[in-house]
Amino acid sequence: MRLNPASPFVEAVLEIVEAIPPGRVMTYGDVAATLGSRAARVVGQTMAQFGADAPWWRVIRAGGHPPIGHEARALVHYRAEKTPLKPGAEPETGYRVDLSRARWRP
DNA sequence: ACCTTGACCACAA
DNA sequence: CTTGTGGCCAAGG
Repeated sequence: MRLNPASPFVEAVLEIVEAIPPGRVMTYGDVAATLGSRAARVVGQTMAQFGADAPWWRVIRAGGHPPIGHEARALVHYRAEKTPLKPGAEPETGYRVDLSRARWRP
């Protein structure tokens, strides 16, 4: 589906994402909740379509997993800005962000 | 109005 | 770890 780029929801999502500090993250659900919504999926759709110019890697899933299909590119950023990752294997086995330390709330 | 499609979420088995 | 279920919400057919 295609979201309306001028939609206030889309505008608000991008505004919140751009306010996330380096080394910190929010979940899709967190972003929705900040807007008083539970539309985590719509946040995902928003990032997929309009997130290219935003720090999209700072928005992850509730389990600490980076966005599907962008794991490798996200890892580059996490290492660069020292985002806390879950101890253990980070390579092919998959990695996770340590939400307990990296989660950011506005 | 109903159905389907998602960078989703929570919880159970 | 994997499925399955039910919930969420915008957009399009």
